[in-house]
Amino acid sequence: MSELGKTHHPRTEEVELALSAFARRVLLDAGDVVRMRQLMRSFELHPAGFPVSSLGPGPSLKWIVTGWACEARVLPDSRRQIFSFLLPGDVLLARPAHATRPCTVVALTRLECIDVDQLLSSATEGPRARLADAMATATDINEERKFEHIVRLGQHSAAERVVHLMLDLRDRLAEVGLVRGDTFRLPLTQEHLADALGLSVVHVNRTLRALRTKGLLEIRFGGVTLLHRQQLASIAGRVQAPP
Amino acid sequence: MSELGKTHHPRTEEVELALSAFARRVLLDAGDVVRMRQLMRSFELHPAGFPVSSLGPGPSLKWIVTGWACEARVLPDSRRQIFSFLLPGDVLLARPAHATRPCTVVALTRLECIDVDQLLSSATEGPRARLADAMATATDINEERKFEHIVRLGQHSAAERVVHLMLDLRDRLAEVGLVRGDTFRLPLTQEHLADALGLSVVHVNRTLRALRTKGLLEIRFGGVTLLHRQQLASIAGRVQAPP
DNA sequence: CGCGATTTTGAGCCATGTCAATCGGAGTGG
DNA sequence: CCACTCCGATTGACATGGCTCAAAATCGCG
Repeated sequence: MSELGKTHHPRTEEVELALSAFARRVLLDAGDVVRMRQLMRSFELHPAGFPVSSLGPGPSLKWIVTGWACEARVLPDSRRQIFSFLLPGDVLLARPAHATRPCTVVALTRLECIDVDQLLSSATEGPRARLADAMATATDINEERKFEHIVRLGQHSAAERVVHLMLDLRDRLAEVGLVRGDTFRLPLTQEHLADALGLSVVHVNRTLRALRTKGLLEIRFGGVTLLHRQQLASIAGRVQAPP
Repeated sequence: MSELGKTHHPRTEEVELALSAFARRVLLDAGDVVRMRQLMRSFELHPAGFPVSSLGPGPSLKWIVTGWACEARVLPDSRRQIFSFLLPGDVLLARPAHATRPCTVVALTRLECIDVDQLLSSATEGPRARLADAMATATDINEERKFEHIVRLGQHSAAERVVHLMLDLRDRLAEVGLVRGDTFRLPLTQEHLADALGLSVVHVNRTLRALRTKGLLEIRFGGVTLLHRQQLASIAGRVQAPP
């Protein structure tokens, strides 16, 4: 059962980052932003390592303000497949507990999020439609990422998968202002990467070492720095060399 | 551009199979069925090998009466990833041509389908709600299959992937009465299988040969027969022997 | 300082990919 | 009916990426 709280005080800076990214995406005016900031004082807090499930009988959308989560499924033989990582600014679909059908959402870090239904119902008339729209778009993007992920798993080598994922995470974090230079927090163990990318932990490690050796990225202390974005992009297969 | 036709006469038997499967799923009464049969006289015909795109500016749902399709994306280096196979009874999301963003739907055989919007608008009040519900459910199932596919690609060996897919196809075709014994049509080349399962054509071939040699299935003439469903299921699920 | 979790490394094996050639059936033109 | 061609299926030889097992090193933390 997820521990909910309305009182914990989030790190103001991160909330402000999320808010301003949100204001940009949804085109909020100054007044809207003030009201949103008010709304964001009450949020759900989910502890790291626990499933994020909906309280009601049906599924519910949550908008992530702070923290990371993932969608995953554990197979009968205890292997685990991670379907996606969910970052601040993303929307996650929390299903009722016990509904393990498609996948389970699990908090990877302490997770602060806002119930989308509540958000919409307490928003003022003006931004409500744009908010609803943004939430729908976010959900679509989640689906689209599934396609990307299938391509990664089906067509890419280990190095390509790792790099492709890192670039994806970078771009998404950059949109919410969580990238400085090309450095960002990465609260994932190599086992998480392995489970997401369909590789063994050992091979993820070797792959990272190879990239590090080539001076393409640095990973340390739960953080990454991408060193040659251009070159990394070409490894990930995103760019075709002109023929 | 897909060739549309309202005149071609589908094979009555297959249409009746689709209709009765549909009636079962949506709980149509005899009168509904008669009206549906009327509706199904006019359908869109898409030739094999061509993209199935929506005619209007937005995406549109089509209900497949006859034939196979797939969702796929071609990568810049000409590799191809197939995301899903779509069978009679399934619903496909046709996007406007030029919208290659997430994926493209391609007809693998001659494809007869009905536009869902038209279907709903011409249905009588009684079944309309149940129809809409069935279409929404079908769409959800499509999404759920993406998760299954990710698991296949991320966690399964070549043999497991092949068997898992075959069992999936069998179950889905069985629901619309297209399986006799454990034999069904399979209008896929080994290259299609390879592109879907993230394997090389050569290795798909070898994997099939191994399964054939073990007497687990037969593939010939665009058709398959599964011989030991039980045993195949245990291969696909990596059921562990008790230690 | 000791413990559990994670990262790192090495050695060796096996699955899968690549390259290249052959084979078989279906269609096509003569 | 034959020669030709094309596409897909098949096979062999060989290279290699990624896995497994096992152990060491390192880190985070009490």
